Amino acid sequence: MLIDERVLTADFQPSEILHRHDEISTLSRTLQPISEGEIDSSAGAFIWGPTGTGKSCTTAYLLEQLADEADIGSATIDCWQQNTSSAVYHTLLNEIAPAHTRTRGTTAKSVLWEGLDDRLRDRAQFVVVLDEVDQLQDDQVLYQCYEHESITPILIANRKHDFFAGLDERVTSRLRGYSAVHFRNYSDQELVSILENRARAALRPDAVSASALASIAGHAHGDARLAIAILRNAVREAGEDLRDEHIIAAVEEAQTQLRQETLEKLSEVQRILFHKLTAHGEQSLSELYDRYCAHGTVDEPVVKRTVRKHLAKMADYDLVVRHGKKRGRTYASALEEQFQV
DNA sequence: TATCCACGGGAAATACAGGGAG
DNA sequence: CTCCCTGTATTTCCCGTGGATA
Repeated sequence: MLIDERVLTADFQPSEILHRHDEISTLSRTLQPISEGEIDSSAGAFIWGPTGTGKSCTTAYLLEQLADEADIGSATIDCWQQNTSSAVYHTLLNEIAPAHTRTRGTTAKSVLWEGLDDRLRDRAQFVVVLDEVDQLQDDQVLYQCYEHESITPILIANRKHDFFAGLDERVTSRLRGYSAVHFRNYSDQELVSILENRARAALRPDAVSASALASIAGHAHGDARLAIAILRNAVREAGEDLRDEHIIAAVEEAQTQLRQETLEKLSEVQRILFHKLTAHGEQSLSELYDRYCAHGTVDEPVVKRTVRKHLAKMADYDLVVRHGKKRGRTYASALEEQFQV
């Protein structure tokens, strides 16, 4: 019953965006001036909302439209991977001038920025999307982007408050001028229609019943990425006749897949720590540290302070939850809680 | 109250990567 | 190719702070 599996993957870009009408019109209004060639150095957008609510997808859709009607260039950078200013500069340079090669000396941030500045000076406008911007380790690149009159920044984060808390006053005051767009979770009804759309493109007609889609939507808790992953797994599992048990199995599988994706981004030490937290549940730092040191593949354990730094970072990534402060603090895996619903 | 010890900021040290010279 | 230089990223070290416990 499967015709085109590609449609059921995370990086498939649908030709229309459902249930984001208000968000799209707000963002279009923000981008309107630059598409008409105006220079508005205060223009920019801040987008926030949980995973699977269409933030990246909608942004990509808008940029495509913009490129069509006004020949405006853009670059989208995943700050989870490029989480330092210089990494962002390098990626940007590569986007703007694909021939860019690293030469001696250009690793310095200031020189990188000058290079970018040169390339942008003659262009009309350029949109820079910083996805997962809350993962950036320093905010230098934020300054530079909004100071630059040719750059219109679009910042995407999961939570508004946490992101703003990490910035200093100079940045936040500038961001207040941006249009802030909140992407909320989809309702079950909305998820169903999104799934219908994908199913129509990916599957034989009537391959999946309306009640099956409703059931999948119910398991996805407003997360379209999860919903689509469940549908993909269920269809693959089922062969010709999709029944409830296939959906149940697909939910498990989809959750595991998404978790696996997250874990692959972790370093060796972080993976071991995470493993000890899932295997032994909530525990104190000293318990966790002892287990980490005793782990088979660890012959030269890192120092306790380093473990604490890793745990802090993993808490930022929502992989670890910390209860309590100071001495009584305990650590636990966040994904278990999240997925055990 | 005294002691213990985890927290987290920050400086110093170390590990790592890319490019150029030979 | 190897070695060296430069700048970045990560780890270790140091330490002031303060909550928990006896």
